[in-house]
Amino acid sequence: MPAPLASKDEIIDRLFTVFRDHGFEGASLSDLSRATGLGKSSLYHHFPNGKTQMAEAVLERATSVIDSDIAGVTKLGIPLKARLHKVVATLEQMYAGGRTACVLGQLASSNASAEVRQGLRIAFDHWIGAIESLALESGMPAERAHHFSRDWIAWVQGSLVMQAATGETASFQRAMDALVALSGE
Amino acid sequence: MPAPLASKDEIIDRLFTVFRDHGFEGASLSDLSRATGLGKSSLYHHFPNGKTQMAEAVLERATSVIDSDIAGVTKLGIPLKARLHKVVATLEQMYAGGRTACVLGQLASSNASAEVRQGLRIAFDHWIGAIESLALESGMPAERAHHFSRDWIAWVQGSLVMQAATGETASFQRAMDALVALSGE
DNA sequence: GTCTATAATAGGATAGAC
DNA sequence: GTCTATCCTATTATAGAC
Repeated sequence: MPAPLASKDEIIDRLFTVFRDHGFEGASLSDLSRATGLGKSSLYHHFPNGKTQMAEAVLERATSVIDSDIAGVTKLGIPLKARLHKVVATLEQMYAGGRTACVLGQLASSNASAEVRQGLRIAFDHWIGAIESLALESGMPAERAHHFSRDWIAWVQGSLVMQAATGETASFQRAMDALVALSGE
Repeated sequence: MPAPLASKDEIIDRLFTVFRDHGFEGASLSDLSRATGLGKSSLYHHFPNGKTQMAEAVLERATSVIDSDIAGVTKLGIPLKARLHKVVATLEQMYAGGRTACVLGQLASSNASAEVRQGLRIAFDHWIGAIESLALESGMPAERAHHFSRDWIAWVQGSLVMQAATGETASFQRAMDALVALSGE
């Protein structure tokens, strides 16, 4: 029984955790209603298209978090190493040290609507772009940076999947170390 | 409407594809019934505990495939390089060149029963063990082989997640190349 | 071992009052 | 903008005939 909420952003933040923890099919309207403290009808007032639209809103929020907390950090006027540490700190918190699923991975693993798939693409593209630009700045050749960004994010995603199965967070931690290592061992 | 089937293994193989493509929550009894060509009651005859037991059976099957087609290859009396190519060929087919989800990843992303989680652990452990022994044989120090096996499987899992979102199979392909590269660039 | 029929429940979604 | 009440469908699961 959560505390009452005020803004739409707060509603979306609560929906976020439900989709992250249960996936699209696993998130029932009852779950979403309970997490937000809103009745089903109230949810439909905010999201007339139902669950699909809620998932879209969650993905838009995820993209904006990526833009501010990851891509945004990329452009700060501080040394590369400091920015890498900031990004890792954000991810460590976002994924609770590797113990929490990623809402992008959860929604990617579902057979959701075309709108949701489009939102997923955009979110991943923004994330990839941010990592790629960090890799380029570290002096990596363009083609390697292209590969690194995608392979590294795959590593992160997979480490979260494996954590869900095995309970191990070590691979997630090594992925974080590998990003920091971009600043030159 | 699939052709009629004979053995229990065939039933499980069809259940396999449904859980792989839709996940645990996304796989309804109607889906499972349609895929097997069996009525719901017939499914309950084979799996009295319902969906959970079906998922367990699928995971046992996945583990046995890992044992024969991956771990088994590890012990063949052919050069390391040939074995690595065989393992990659198996994975390429298993995941349709990176275009198909992994049933382990799909079930890991669900909030399934303790039995399912146990089956997942076992399946991943067998897979990790096989890759780790290949890495050791390639001359990798023990600690690095320990890390490599887990990180590489995370990479594979994550590449499949990202493929579902972006349609890109390149990261999966690079992961396959990285395994072959164990035989020495 | 498979089927038809049916129960019981949960799911997504809507109507209309406040 | 939120609620109660309701609808319809899908879902899991079972009973019992063949």
